[in-house]
Amino acid sequence: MRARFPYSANPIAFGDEIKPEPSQMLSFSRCAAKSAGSFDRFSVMQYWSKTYIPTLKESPAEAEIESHKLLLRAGLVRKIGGGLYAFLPLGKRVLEKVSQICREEMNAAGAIELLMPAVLPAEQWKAGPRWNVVREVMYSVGSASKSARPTEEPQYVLGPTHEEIITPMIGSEISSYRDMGKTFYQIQTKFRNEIRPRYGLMRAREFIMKDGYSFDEDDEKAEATYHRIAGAYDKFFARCGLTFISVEADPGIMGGAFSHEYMVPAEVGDDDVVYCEESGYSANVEKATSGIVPGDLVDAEPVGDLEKFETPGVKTIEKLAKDPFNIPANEQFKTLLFVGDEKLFAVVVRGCDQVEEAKLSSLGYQVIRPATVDEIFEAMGAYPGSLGAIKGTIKDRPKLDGIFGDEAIRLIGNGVTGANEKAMHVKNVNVSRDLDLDRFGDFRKVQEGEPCPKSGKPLKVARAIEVGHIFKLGTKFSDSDQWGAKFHDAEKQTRPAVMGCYGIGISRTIQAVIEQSRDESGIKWPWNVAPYHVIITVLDSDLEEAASLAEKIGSAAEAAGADVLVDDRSERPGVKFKDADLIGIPLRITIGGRGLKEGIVEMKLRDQKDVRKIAIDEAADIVASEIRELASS
RNA sequence: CGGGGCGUAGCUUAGCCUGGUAGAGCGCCUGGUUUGGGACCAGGAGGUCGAAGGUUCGAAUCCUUUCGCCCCGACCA
Repeated sequence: MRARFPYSANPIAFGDEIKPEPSQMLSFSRCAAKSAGSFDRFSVMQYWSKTYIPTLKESPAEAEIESHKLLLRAGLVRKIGGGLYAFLPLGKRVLEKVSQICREEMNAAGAIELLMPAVLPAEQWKAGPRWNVVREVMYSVGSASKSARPTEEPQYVLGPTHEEIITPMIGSEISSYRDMGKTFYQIQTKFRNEIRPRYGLMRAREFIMKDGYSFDEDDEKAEATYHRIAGAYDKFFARCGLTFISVEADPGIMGGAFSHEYMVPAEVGDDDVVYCEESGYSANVEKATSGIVPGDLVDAEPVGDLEKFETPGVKTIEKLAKDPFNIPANEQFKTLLFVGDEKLFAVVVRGCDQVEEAKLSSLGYQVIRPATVDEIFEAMGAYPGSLGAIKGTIKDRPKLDGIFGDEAIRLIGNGVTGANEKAMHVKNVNVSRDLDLDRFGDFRKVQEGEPCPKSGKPLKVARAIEVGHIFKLGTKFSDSDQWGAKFHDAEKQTRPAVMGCYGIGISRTIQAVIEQSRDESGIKWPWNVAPYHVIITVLDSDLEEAASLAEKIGSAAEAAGADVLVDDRSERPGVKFKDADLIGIPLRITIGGRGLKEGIVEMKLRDQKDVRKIAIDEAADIVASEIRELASS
């Protein structure tokens, strides 16, 4: 006769008694009893035929990178629109697991969970310090009230993050130093109108984020909090099975004293990280420095008078480096113009260097963009390709808010730059004598192979996915009379709270795990975030013996702390094996008629090739002990 | 926002240049044969060819507009 699984889609034969499923009842009560304070179980045994795991043999054309393809093929997510995804049951389970690990580590670090709305009053953002910067990534929401006119400024926005919300809220709650030293966090959907959503969950318009905010009395305590949260992050990403590094980062529009990013090395990452294995130095390329400019560098003496020469048709560093001029790029000055908060300014770097735009924020401008060709001509009297920062040659020097030289141009000493005249360049340009610089700074992008600022050994560069970012904010948000977060200290003084903020891209972390943990056949979930730990593949699903054995082993696996999926479909073996590999369940138990005759079932790790045959009598025990081992390793 | 590409069945796509009743594989449904790594046979359902307008006797195909999606770039002078 046909076997019937507790949850299988097989029809219940006429006359079958319908009663509560004993396994479910048992599991439920056991789960409830066990779950207090510990997270090692997720739910009761699930049957493939009863849940929904729509695997795909081919990947949809929209997916470009492997992790994105696998998200779709393994039936974890489906696309709803550009940068918008639905989590299907299997994906939701991973999401919950990652979220739960995050909760546990945040809680262990003393943080406390709350939940703020996703729809936020625009007023509150306008009052904050970065409305102009952030508004372009924010989605506006119209008011429901009839008087609202859609043409006006947005009344509500969808939260891209919550500093502007939590700071005044906590500020109005907290007034004593006795209430300081709190870290709040939430796990919530965030909305950012990304210029270009990309790669599935990697850069989406709507995504799940854990964001945390700390309020401390002083710098010292704030830094202690920062380090405590950093420790929680280390544990979190390690528990997710990720290989990651934390790097010094550019705080960007968040501002603040310093920040660290948590990076997962991957070819498809958005960021470049610079690191040195010798010294342990690591930084985002936006922030990284190198040791190419010696500390004791003495400014060069002039080698001769300025001398103009004709360079017809030469508009690039490369052309000037070739015949007939043969001026190496590292002896040329490159002059670039930007607009910062509507004011023009210039940056001079070596011809062989690139400006790292993120570093320009140290100049104090909030919004920076490259200048247009017209803006450049108005100020310089010349077009790109002929620009130079030599004193007296700039058409409208007052138009420039400043000219800033990268430190590395001091290595040139005397070099070549544009004459601010068409087809003319100037040589014997001495840095201190001739260039019209307001000051020096670090504006260049570090390149692979340059000496590490700590060890002097060659730096390495790797692509990486940013999965977390922590900031020591200082008082940027709290020190505001209208809506800051201030408190009375023990000396009755009013002081702003010293804040930190801490983000983890939960949904992005999921994709980073897939990107890092996969092979040709599919995903290889690390144990802690696997949607199910064990898949029991029942090959001959109409054998009563196979069905009951699956239930027995499954129950033992659950008792050992595993989440169990039973593949009870009446598919051919090949289909089931391929699907099990694709969805990446760490431990597979195979029960088939052939094995039953021999008196064995098979146990296989997703990660390994070999198959272990185990006697049916011992199967439940052996599977249980294997699970305990996997869970603890 | 600029550039490029693509929209044909749930998925992958052919057909478009050269206009003439819309095809295949996978998936799905029915029946049968199968059954340890994405089976086979037979039958079947499923498409207003992204949308709108135009040219034409006739448009998936040509023209215009528009929407959506994907990729590259967003600055190196």
